[in-house]
Parts: sequence; C-alpha cells; structure tokens
Amino acid sequence: MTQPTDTLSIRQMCDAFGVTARTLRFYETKELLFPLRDGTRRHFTKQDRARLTLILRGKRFGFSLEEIRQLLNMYDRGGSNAAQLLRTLAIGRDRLEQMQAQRDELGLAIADLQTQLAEGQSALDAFAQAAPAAAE
Amino acid sequence: MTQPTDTLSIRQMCDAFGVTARTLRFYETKELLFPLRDGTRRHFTKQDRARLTLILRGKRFGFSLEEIRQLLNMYDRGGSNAAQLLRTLAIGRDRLEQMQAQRDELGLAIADLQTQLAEGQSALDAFAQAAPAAAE
DNA sequence: CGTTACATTTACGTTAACGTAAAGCACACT
DNA sequence: AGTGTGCTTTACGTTAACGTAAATGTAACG
Repeated sequence: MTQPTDTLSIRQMCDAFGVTARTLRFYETKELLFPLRDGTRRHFTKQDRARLTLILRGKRFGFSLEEIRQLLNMYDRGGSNAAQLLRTLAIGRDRLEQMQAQRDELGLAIADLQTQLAEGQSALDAFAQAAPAAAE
Repeated sequence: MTQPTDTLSIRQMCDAFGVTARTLRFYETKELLFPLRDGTRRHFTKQDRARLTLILRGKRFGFSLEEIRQLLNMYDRGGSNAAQLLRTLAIGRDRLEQMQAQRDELGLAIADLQTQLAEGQSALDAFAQAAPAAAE
C-alpha cells in the first residue's frame, strides 16, 4: 500500500537520461516537460519520462526543440487529426531530404579532403590548389 | 599602358563570389582579407580573390573562419614551417574524422527516419514508438 | 545644386540550446 | 543551533557568422 513513488527527482532524471538539471528545467520552460510539484520540488512522472525519451529521440533525428514540441502536442491530442498528421509527415520527409542532402555534401567534402590528405605530403598546397599566385 | 585595374569593388566581389558586402567587411575584420584602400573605399586585389576562394573552399570543408585564418597564414609564410605543417595536417585529419563520424550518425538517423516513414501511415506512432502510454 | 548610386563606420540584434553563477529555501541529521 | 544536501529561481553569458539598421561620405550625373 505504499505509493508506487512513481516519480523521479530531478537528479534521478539526470542520471537516468544523461542530461543536466539545467536541461530539464529548460525543457520545462519550453513546454516540453510538465513535472508535478511537491511544493517547490519537481517530480517527473512516467509521462515526463516518455516525453523525454521522445525529445532525445527527436534530437537524434535532427529536429529542433520547437519542432519536437509540436510533434509531442499533436501526439498528445490523440492521433485523430489527420490533416495535422499529414503535415507532420511532410515535415518529416523534408527533414529527411535535408539530412540526405547534408550527408551527401558531407560525403563530397570528405572525399575531397581525403584525396587532398592522401595525395602527398603537402596538404596545404592541396588545400590551396585553387589559388594560383596567392603569394605573387 | 592603362593600369590593369586589377582590383574589384566590393560590389563586384559580391557578385563574383555570391557573398554580401557585410561578409567581406567581416572577413576583413577577422584578418582573412586585406583589400587596398583608395581613400575610404576598398579595392580587392587578385590576392584577396585567391584568399576568398580559399576561404569559401575551407568553409565547404567545414573549417571555422579561425581555422581558415590560421591555414592561410601558414600558407602565406611559405610552406617552410614543417612542424606547423604537420600540425595542420593533424587538424585536417581530425576534421576528417569528425566529418566521417557526423556522416555516419547522419546515416543512422536517416535510416531510422526512413523506416519510420515507410513503415506505415502513422509516422507519429513510429516516432513515438518508444513511448508506451504517453497518454495514460 | 540636387539626386542617385555606391560606399563607409558603428554598433546593436539574431539563433539555439543550454552553461554558469548567485542567492536562497527546505529538510534531515547531529 | 549548526551543517550539509538537494533543490529552487533569476538572470546574465556563450558561440559563430554574419544581419540589419542608422548616420554619414563622396563621386558622378543631369
């Protein structure tokens, strides 16, 4: 009959998720988390834990906190909002394309850099290859 | 015998390189460019053009402006500074590794997102898959 | 001489996602 | 009462690479 003590203190949250207290409070001000209050202290519920999981996952996906907030809100309202869902999907696809483009550009830059570095001793000259007569 | 008019105005530079005047002035304050002065106006020499090419290339490589400045300085002093060159190479390799790591992470995230988006209609549920009972 | 075009300096603003004090409750223990 | 631990709020600081005004200058055109 002891209450499940279903909540975590801020420190426990930090340890559990590998984030700082500042981060958790910050997320609260950004309306990403809504911990309960015992007087002045925060108590993070199972919901908060689930949301934080999503937040971190969203960050891995490259979403901004604001985007994540919107996604979480939609999710909260129950997925019955088809139009919104579609827009969400569009956002997701956009992000995907951006990421792919980014990755491709990275790939190019990496290839460039690799050949430059491998090509010889003087990577500087390689780096500067496009500059004829930089020093007259 | 007409002087080659070998310099470009700031606007011509902007057009030639697709950057803003602010950017060029900013680069000057950062000691990346050293345009000549005709009274108050800037005149960008061939050297400046070469340097700007390198700057933009360096950015494509993911170097910061400060890193670029150092590289340009080393290059300017003539490549006779072997130790420096080696350190430079090390920097380049570090950057390469960072970029590869970044690219790999991006690859992972992309793969994730792709399966999520493809897997079904509800990308939201997919996005939220790790959150059981987010809405009790 | 007035306008237009282009240029200049100075300096505050922007963005994201927190970091980092500073100062102070609120309890538990001793 | 004192000490310590954990938590709180408030609020300024950080970083990079410029953006964006504001006020002014100068040179040529008409």
